[in-house]
Amino acid sequence: MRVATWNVNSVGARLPRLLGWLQEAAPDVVCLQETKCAADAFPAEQVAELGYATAAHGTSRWNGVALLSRVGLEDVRRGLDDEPGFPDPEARAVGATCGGVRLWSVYVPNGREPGHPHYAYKLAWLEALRATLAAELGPRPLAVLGDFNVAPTDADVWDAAAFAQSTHVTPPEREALGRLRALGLGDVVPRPGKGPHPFTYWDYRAGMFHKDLGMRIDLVYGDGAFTAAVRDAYVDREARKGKGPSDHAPVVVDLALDAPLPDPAAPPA
DNA sequence: ATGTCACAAACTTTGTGA
Repeated sequence: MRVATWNVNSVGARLPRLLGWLQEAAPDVVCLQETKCAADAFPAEQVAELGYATAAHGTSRWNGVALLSRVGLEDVRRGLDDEPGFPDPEARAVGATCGGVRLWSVYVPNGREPGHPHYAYKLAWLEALRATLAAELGPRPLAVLGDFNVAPTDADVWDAAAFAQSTHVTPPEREALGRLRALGLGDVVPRPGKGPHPFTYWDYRAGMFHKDLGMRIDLVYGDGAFTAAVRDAYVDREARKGKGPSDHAPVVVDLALDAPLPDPAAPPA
């Protein structure tokens, strides 16, 4: 099974590229963020022509998430348990069971700057995510994928010194990711598309993509059953190129859910 | 150059958010 996550920065503006990418990459499930699209305005018919069912959660202007699946889409949930708002809850999380795997597509609040009310909202939102996922852990493999707006380590930004006094790298944000890992979730780090860094986001401005001055903020956190099934993970840097791209690249994960897990105690064949 | 986008309101430009 192939699972992907992509912040498309408006599904309306990106629809031709999204449809082309679905055909080219052929994922079984895609987690989308920043769809900027009301649920009833989502281009579900167009993706259905490619075989995907849609679970969308959104409003017209900001935020918005969706799950597209061609391997089933069951037990859909929109929003988190006790989800905080700014001031009202926003469309930042949708979960569903696809092909026997419990998946969440999330768009974590940006935070704007440390000390800003939006930063406190970001931390509260991450705690609500933790609590929601904790209650769902169980026999099914589970993963949460999306734009976390947090770089897990200094190696996940082009220049750690450039981020002094900035969000995305502060200890409280990273500790919030640590509390997700403390649930037993592992960070599925993708292969880079080019160069040494598996960056997933590059600012539109100042030729940042061309200079590979990016960040790894689009993350895949999976439980033990999910991470044990991972056979490959990569950043699709090609999707960031050319005319009219999103500022994020997709992260693609290949799973072998049906294959027997390697037995570490087995002697070499 | 705080350099690019996308969206929507109230217009052909500006505010907001990233």
